[in-house]
Amino acid sequence: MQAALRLFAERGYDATTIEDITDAADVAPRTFFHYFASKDEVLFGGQDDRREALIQRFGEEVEHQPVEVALQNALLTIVDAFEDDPGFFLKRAQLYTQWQPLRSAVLRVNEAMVDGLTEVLAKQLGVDPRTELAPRLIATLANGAMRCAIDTWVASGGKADLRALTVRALHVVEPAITAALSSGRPR
Amino acid sequence: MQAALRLFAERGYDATTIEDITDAADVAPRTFFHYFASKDEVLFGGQDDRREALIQRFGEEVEHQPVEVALQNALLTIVDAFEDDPGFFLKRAQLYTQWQPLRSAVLRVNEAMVDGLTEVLAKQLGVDPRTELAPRLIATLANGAMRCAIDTWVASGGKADLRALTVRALHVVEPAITAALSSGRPR
DNA sequence: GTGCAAACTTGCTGCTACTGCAAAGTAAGC
DNA sequence: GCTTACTTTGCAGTAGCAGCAAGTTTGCAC
Repeated sequence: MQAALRLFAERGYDATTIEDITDAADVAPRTFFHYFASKDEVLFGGQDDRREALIQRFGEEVEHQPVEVALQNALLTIVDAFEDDPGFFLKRAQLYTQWQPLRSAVLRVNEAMVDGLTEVLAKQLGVDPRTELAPRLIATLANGAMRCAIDTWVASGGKADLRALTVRALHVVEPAITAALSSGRPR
Repeated sequence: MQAALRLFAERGYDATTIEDITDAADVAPRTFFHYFASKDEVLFGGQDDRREALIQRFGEEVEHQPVEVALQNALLTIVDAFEDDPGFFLKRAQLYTQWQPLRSAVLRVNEAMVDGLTEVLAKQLGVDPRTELAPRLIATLANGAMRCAIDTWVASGGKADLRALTVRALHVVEPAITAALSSGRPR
């Protein structure tokens, strides 16, 4: 991941071959594909596991707390993780604004997040997520708010207060979530 | 596009080569890439032009109408287009729930839509979309609402009333848009 | 220290997506 | 009938990615 990030930044995504990356990381090209399903996922290693853990925790928390609160906690957990290594996330973000395959990867990761949240919310509300709007709508809104906050933070070059932005965005979205909750909860 | 849709449905995305498609469409393989940038975009031909036209019209309408109204009109235009050939859109949707490359293509198309809306909204609100949350947030919310409606329609096998679903979803989201508008408009 | 099993790493072979370049065909206008 | 612009095509090459099978390392029991 480090090698890929560096090389992409140095010479661009297209100009970097798998072999370049594996040479830099001192492994064989074939090994690459045991850890990353494709070239465009190299910057997102381990995401799946972390997301699953997060979703699971969200599933537990939402049983004891109002939906909005549990949701905010979950999303802030993600955002807070950015502070561990802002440089990495910033550089990655700059890369995926430039090269579409990387952008696609982010979008996929994000969608998986929404799917996870949707499932938990549906279970909690006791409705079928395929026929009812509410769960997916709530998940989409909350996740969208977070993404907007992140985008703005990235645009600021990491100078803005990501956590504050996220809280603000979620605050804006909250009335809609409330509306969805009351419309979606079966009587 | 037709050949691709049929073949993907018959034997799957991976199992269909470009050559299969071009054979079925009676053109040379090389010709394929003059019309579609990649295999995964074959089902989305012409999207770019249509989207640009829509965004432009939205830009004009939003000057004479409340944002929410113009936004709803724009999104309903998209959704209404589905009624021209529901079979095509349904089949395509089923395909992209099954194969990730196609799913990625949808996500990209969708994101381009959000970007377009964001730009127009930022201009209308007179703010910088890179430093202010509001424009992107509003675009994301409205677009998200539409997507949820579409997803639900697809899950119903096209039986549900797509337009009604979209209106409902947008209605749920409206309070958040209003909130964003009042928080985002500079004094 | 030895031996076994599981996990990790690698090489090889092959298919296919995709690109650049340049030629061939084709339709439109004069 | 000729020029011009556009579309279609062929060819040759690069690189992503998968399956298979062999080699290597690691963890653990004895």
